[in-house]
Amino acid sequence: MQPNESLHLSVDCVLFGYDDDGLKVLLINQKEDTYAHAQGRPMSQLPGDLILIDEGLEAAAERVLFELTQVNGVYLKQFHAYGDPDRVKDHKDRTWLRSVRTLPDQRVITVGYFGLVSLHDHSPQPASFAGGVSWVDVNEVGPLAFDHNSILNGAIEALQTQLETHHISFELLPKKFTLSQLQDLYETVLDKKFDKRNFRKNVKKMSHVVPLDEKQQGVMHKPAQLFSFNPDQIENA
Amino acid sequence: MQPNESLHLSVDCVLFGYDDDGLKVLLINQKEDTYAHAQGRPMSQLPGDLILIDEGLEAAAERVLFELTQVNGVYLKQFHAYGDPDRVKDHKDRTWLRSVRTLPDQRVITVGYFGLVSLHDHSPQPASFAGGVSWVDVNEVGPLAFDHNSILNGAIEALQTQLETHHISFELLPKKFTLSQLQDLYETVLDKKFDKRNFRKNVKKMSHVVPLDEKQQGVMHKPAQLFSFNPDQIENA
DNA sequence: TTGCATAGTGTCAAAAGTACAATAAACCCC
DNA sequence: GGGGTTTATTGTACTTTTGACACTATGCAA
Repeated sequence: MQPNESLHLSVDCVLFGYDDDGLKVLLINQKEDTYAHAQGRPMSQLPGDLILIDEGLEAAAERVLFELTQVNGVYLKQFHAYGDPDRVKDHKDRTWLRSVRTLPDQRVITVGYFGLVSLHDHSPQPASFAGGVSWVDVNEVGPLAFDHNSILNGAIEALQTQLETHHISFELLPKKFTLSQLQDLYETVLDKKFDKRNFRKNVKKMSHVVPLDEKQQGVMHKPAQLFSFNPDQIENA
Repeated sequence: MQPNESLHLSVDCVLFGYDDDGLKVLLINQKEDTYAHAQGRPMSQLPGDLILIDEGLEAAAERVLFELTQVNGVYLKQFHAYGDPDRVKDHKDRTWLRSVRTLPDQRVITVGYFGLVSLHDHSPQPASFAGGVSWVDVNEVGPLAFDHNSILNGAIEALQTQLETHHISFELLPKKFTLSQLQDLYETVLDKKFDKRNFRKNVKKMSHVVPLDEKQQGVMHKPAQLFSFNPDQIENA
């Protein structure tokens, strides 16, 4: 027997979007005339696609995201490969696959990437997306197709680890931000509270967070000082 | 164009072996009549294989290692997928591939796993392996085939991270070990020195390292107390 | 001017980390 | 059996980091 004579490889992207409203994931709603029902409701799934024959893995992930959001240059990080032989063999998933693939029964191994975008500035708004695509709060994601719920969980854990070990918060914030926004980001992503004074003490030690000569405007309370990230000073620790 | 109509998927295994002599990797020497020369010398490579059509990724890694070492149940962890379209297209690598594959020119994506075995007890000795397989000190690995040097580097980093964040040292030590052996392990893998007294202070806080009623024997100096790991107490932190 | 909402700030105690050196036990050799 | 060699074992003082905790400041709106 020839090994893996009919085996497909895809990338799946967990695109995290953040704004003052929380952490969201970009999900695709399977079309009405093609979806299978899970408890009578249409299922969503992560954006993903089979990789092209001469395409790198990260390039494939970039392509998938660009096609959906028209945005380039998003932070992307591979976090895990999923290769359970039965991961696309569930009845509800095959029904959907039959409607979109020429070879719906073939095994698919997928490589998971997570991406980060800020939804603050006038970045990718759902409106500019292809239809059937939406931002869903990470805490309100229902059952997804295939093994996409585990992939999402893997992505969340990878994001948390990455936030604690690398300086990536600027990928999720507007160019100018307040320390409260920064703290909210950490609290949302890591799902725990920080003491305000201790948090600010730590931020002052980060040389890549620099205060601007500018304050928040249009708020009906004491305006906060604005900060920005100095990309030159982001150590790779 | 059909996407990835002829694309192969493999696993590559970085099997780390440890004993008082240092940290080693299991390498395969390409056979004399098939290898390509790099600067006139035969190349080595990581053990790996195409995955079978109904085989999970980790199962494939287990199979590869079992075929080489006859050992089952080794600790295995996936760390990265490598999918550069040109990763097997180097001239020296194609020469070798032509001698062992029916379709040598096809693109291969590979998923990297690292594994851990102790070489202390009478575990997998090179002698019990298939010919052409050997343990090489991680600091003395020369140029490998394909992108296997980067895969090895990725594995080393993943191992270091894992050792600092999870309790995996027992996978690399004999069942009964001294605190000096434990410290040597940390120093070897993390490539830095620890203070003996401080190191032991920390170990005493680890509830899964338990002292035995037994001492080292056959050494010509003060015998050290032996310890073992209590698997029940290994927290997943 | 008062009320409301959020910004901003310091101190103390506990815990963790770091630097550092003398004694103890077993073996070998003479 | 005594001296030499080798590694094991142990504690203390100092520094740094972490964690808990509450009040004043500023801008806007009513």
